[in-house]
Amino acid sequence: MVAIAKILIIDDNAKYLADALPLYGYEVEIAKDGLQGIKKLTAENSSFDLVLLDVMMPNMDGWETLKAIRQNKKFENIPIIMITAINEEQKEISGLKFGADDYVVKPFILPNLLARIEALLRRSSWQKEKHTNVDLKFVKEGNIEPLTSREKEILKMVSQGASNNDIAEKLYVREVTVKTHLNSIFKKLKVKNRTQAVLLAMQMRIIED
Amino acid sequence: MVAIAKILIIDDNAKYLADALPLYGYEVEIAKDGLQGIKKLTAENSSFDLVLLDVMMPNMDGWETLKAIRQNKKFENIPIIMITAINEEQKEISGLKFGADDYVVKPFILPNLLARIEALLRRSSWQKEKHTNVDLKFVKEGNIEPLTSREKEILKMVSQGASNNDIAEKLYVREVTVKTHLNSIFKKLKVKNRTQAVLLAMQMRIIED
DNA sequence: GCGGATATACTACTTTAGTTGTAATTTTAA
DNA sequence: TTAAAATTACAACTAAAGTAGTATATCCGC
Repeated sequence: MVAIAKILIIDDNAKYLADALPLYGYEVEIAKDGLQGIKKLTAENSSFDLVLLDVMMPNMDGWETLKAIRQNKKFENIPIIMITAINEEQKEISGLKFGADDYVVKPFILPNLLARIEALLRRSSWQKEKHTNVDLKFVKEGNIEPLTSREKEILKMVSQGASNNDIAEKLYVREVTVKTHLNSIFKKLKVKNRTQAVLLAMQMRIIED
Repeated sequence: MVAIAKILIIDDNAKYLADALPLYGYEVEIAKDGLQGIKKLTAENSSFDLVLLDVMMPNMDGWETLKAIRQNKKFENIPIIMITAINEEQKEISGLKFGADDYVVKPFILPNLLARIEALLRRSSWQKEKHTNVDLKFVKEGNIEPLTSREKEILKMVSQGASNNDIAEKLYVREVTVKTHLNSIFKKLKVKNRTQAVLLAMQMRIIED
């Protein structure tokens, strides 16, 4: 829908992304570590619209790279999405304060990442003004419509491997009702099916316990 | 299949388990913290076959409770399964060395937990001899048949939200082949469907990245 | 080179899941 | 006390997933 955007992926194992993103109309370039990433970003003829930055990398890790990029006046406003592993994000994610615009947790759901990319590109095309740090709260909920309590309840059961029928029985409602709820959930989370919803739910910690 | 076993659940939020286990023929009793758990376990007329012990609990946490149970000569051999949250298990799980027989990660897959319970009950019914600490490696792979590399590859893709068709295209095989593989995977992991497989995979860290 | 495991593939199903659109009750908040 | 959410529900689908049994290359180790 949007114009073709050029994305710089800084990740030592970006094969999956490099394969996937072009299918959705993005032009991608890969750097396998922070140093190479900055080199590509600052090269004469280059012009990237967004950076995908993996936290775990050899030589120069994601946080250092992020700092280095933001220190360059020319790139203080470029949208950056951090990619973190499921275990490290807890404390480290506070690093968002240092200039990332959003983050996704690995293994991530492609439609979710795509939605985030598009949201950031859209945002940065209106507001060409100065980069403002988003606060954590916003990012956590970011781009995701809030679920109602019933929806959370159902998503939680799905996340325990329950079938629609299982859920219907336990909640004393009809299976069609469960399906209706699930459809709303899928739409809100921008995912295609229950597997993706579960993965996203775990990543976003929508389901606690 | 096995005789009716009595299980003590020590968990401050055991509603789900308390609802689910009786459906599979287990008799359950609940203690909402470690102190109460030990009281129930050591009560005159009680006789439990297995203990499910949550790590996160008020008053006396799971590890303390585990130690306390094992210190009692009468219970040094009772099968204990620890229930840990996905974030804490990394370092803490070394606590297995102090006497737990197995562990599951929350949110867990019921069929997986059931398989572990049954395996432990089976084991403890043959070998009435002294409790021997299992080593971590065994527990990690424990009760799960190893997946072939192709199976792991497919499971990983499923864990990124891919459909059977997506997988078939990327691996240049037919969708039926993917289904065949998935069926083997489900049987090996003792799960019913892809959602449960993904959850189990994440918990067991079968898929890395 | 033989046997076993692995990977592929098929038929012919059955069963779940997911979609679209519509709509009646409750709740809840302004 | 209304207007807006939220929850429940249905029909009538289509699509995807999962099952069961069988079968053929191929690779790998001994």
